[in-house]
Order: sequence, then structure tokens, then C-alpha cells
Amino acid sequence: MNKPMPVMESCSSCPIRHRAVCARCDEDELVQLNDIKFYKSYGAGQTIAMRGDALDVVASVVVGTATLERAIEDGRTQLVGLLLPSDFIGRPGRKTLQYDVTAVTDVTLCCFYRKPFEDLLIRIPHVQERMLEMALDELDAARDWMLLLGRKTAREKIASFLMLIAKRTVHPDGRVLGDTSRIELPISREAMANFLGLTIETVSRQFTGLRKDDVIELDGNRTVLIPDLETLLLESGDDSDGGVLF
Amino acid sequence: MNKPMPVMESCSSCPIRHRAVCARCDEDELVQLNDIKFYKSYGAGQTIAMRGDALDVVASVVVGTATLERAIEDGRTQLVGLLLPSDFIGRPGRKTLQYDVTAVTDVTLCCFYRKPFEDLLIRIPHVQERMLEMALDELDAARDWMLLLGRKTAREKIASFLMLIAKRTVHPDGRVLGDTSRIELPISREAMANFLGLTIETVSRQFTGLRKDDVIELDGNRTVLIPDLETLLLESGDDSDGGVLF
DNA sequence: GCTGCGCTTTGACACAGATCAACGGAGGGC
DNA sequence: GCCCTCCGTTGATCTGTGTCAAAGCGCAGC
Repeated sequence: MNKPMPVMESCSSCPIRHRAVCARCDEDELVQLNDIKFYKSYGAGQTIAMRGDALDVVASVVVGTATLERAIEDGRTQLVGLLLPSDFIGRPGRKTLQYDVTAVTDVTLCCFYRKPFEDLLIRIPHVQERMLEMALDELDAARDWMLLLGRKTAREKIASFLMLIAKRTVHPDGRVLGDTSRIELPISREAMANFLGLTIETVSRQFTGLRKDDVIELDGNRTVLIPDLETLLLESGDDSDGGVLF
Repeated sequence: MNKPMPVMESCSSCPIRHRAVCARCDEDELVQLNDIKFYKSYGAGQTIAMRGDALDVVASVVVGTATLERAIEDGRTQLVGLLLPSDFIGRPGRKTLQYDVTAVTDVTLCCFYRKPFEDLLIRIPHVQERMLEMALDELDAARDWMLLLGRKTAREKIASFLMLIAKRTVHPDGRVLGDTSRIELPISREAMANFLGLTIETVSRQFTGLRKDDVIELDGNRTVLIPDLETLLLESGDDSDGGVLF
């Protein structure tokens, strides 16, 4: 069922070399990581792991988008994380997974067995430091998201989401988008609804509303054009000096 | 303005010795921490720090309760963290604070200047390890909270909050509550509303509702009696196998 | 080309929780 | 004692978002 893996001989040419857990490693340390890593790929829509699964493997997203999801029995679900390239899945020191992880596009992961990875954390402080930094960044992001979920209106939620994607969108050549006029939504309306604590219908209505007010233009369902990023920011309800994302 | 500080000569008799960032430290390492720590106290209601302040000091809560809050200009605010004893304030590697920090009861902090603390992180891996562990725990907690904010009803939110407090409540003698029949709310109705993404009126109404349905009893405004923890858990909408908090 | 399926949009209506307003009760100052 | 303030409760009404239902649209298979 797995898709063919991209050929990636060495870490030094890895697209997430400078943003993932290995960001601070020198060449020697990279060799150690290289020795125990392996790649795994998943097709769009595939389940990568489910809540309660044994957490034998931890991984970084190399290519694609995955989601971290939490559900309650009656079917309500909330997306609690959007995993883009360089984001980390799993946590050292925990034996079972807390969330459902799903590939929303084709995804390639750079995997490590948990035990050797934990040993490596001790041996290579650079990895531990970077892990801490990434965890704290994610914590800040999660807290911003709490503000969104608890206090923002549906329209503000959509605008904030578009801003989030715009900020994290990177050109194919690796350059960060300066002119963020055209963004590609990585997830469906349903996943957006689950991310924003809304229903799919409300998401759809807000898109229509923003389009009618000329804040955005739609080109198909997945492509959004943003004539003026400042206007969108205003709609998002965030103060302009808001936290930098990366 | 500061209240008198409790006399705490040495780390080894510190009430949060085994839960804070120093939890894994041996006696030698504790001495190093001891050398650079200092205590600071705040009265109930005092602002500890505000968003945008220079983050010169990081700290652990030793005694009392503080809140981490995020606001938008029009007055809406969302509590993004409840800081109980052993919880950590501030983050290494960041120069300004992202949130407003307020003491809701009298609070005593164990403080470190950020720079020496960052140096210490490198020198004492045990602190770094513990920091990572705590950050990941908080991340999990934040994600659970996202589920609550995004998907739970007002009644479920209140029940979940009571469960949270019950789980973290510790007897004065340090023993974790087994019989959690009586809990003390650390925050006002207003703070609860800001925590749960509700209004104060809705919080009040849900308390009344739960009381009428014999899920809880109230003894004054701040004391809640829980005849049956299982019933409350059911009301909270969480599955019974839910994540352990500590 | 037609058909069927999945995703999205749109419409009508319902309802949980927000808003606005008034009241109650505890505690502190004098 | 009285008054005042702060906090919480209760009531009436409003509204944003959810729910239920149907229709539009693009795409794969035949």
C-alpha cells in the first residue's frame, strides 16, 4: 500500500535538514542519525497511527501534510495539530500514542525507533535542545489556537487559518513566500471545520462571505488568492504585532 | 507591595522538589540551582508580568495559583494556562513574554535570571531533560484543552474543569487525593469563563444545572463537593481511559 | 456521453450560549 | 448598625452557529 519512497541518500541534502530535530546537528552527529533513520511513506487519506497504538516509532514529516486528531465517542472530533514538513510525530518517554495521525496528502516520514532515539537524545544534546525548542514553539502555537477556539468568531477563525497557511507556505524552491498572494489549502473543508471547531457548512458560508467582501478570491476549492494580506490580517482578529511563527 | 516570603533555606525541603524543573537533579546539581535561585512573592490579584515584557527572569510556581492569559484588543480574553505549584513560567531562548501572567492567589515563585538559567540548561542535562518532559506534558494538556474549547458543550466544559482541578488537587500533607470528594476552586467565575471560552453567566447557569442534577454540591462559591467522581467524569465527555495528568 | 459518488455550497429552521438587565448576598469601612 | 462594592445568580431576549435537507459541481469508471 505504501507509495514508492523518494530517494534520499544522505541527511545533508534533506529538505528539512535545517528545521527538523536535526537542525542543530553537526556533520558527525548527522552520521549517527543517518545510521538509525529509515523512511516510510503513506498515501493521501491513509491512517498513519491511531490513539492507543504502541509508540515504537517517532518521526519527522519530510514531505506532505498530516493531521493530529482527538475524538470523543459520539463522533465529535477536533484537530489538535497540523503537521507540515519538519514537524515531529510522537514523543520520547511515552509508550502509547495520544492522538490519531492521518496523512492528508501523500506523506514521507523520516522515522526512528523510539528506544534508540531516546538513547540518542542523551548522547547528542543538540537534538535534545532542538526538541525542547520545537516543543515550546508548538506549545505557543497551541496556546494561540486556544484563543482562536475559545474566543474568535467563525469569520475570524477562517481568516486566522488562512494567515497560518500563508505564513507557513514555502515556495517549491525553499524560499519563504514574501508575496503571499496565492495559497494552496492542504486540507479539505471537513478537516478545516475540525481544526477550527466549526461545522463544514459554517466553513463554507464564511468562505463565501469573505469572497463576497473581496477579502479573498477562490480558484477551485483548494486555491485561495489573497489580494491584500493586511486586510486578511485585520479580519483574523489578531493584533498586528502578533507572535512570529518561525 | 510584595508579601513576606516563606523561609526556604534549601531546595531539598522545597515542596515542589520532585515535580518542578529540578525533579531529576541530584544533590550536587541542586546546589548549583540553589546558588542562582531567588524567591519572589505576589499578592492575590497582582500582575506578575505582561505580554511584551522583557523576559529576563524565568520561574517555577512554588505556592499558589497564577494564570497565563491572551487578549485581543476588543476585550475578549482567553486563559491559555493555569499555573499551579511546580509549573514553569517563561521560556529559555525567548526574549519577550507572549502572555499576561497574573497571580490569582498569593503566589511565591522560585526565580532564575534567564541567561544563567540557559547556561545551566547546557551544563545540567537533567534540567534540560525535565524541561522537555514538562513542555511535552503541557503540550498534551493544551491539546486536550483544544478539544474542550472546540467541541465540548458548556456543561461538559464545566465538568471537565472540575475533573482537572480534582486530579491536580493535593492534600496539604502532600498526598495526592484519592477520595476527591471536596475540591477548592482556585479561580473566580470570571477566570473560569475565560478558561473555558464561555461567559460568566453561562458558567453560573451550568453550576446551577449540575447542582440541580445532583452531580455536585456547592459550599460557598469556591468549594465544590463531588458525591461521585465517576458521574462527573461521565458529564465531562471524556472517555474513561483518558490521558493521565501526571 | 451518461452515471454515480464525494465534496462543497446554499437554504430553512432550531437552539445553545451570548447579551442585556436586575437582583441577592457576603464582606469591609466607618 | 448602615452603606457600598464586588461577585455571583437568575431572568428575558437575541443571535451566531449548528442541524437537517437538498441541490450543484467535478471527476472516475464504464
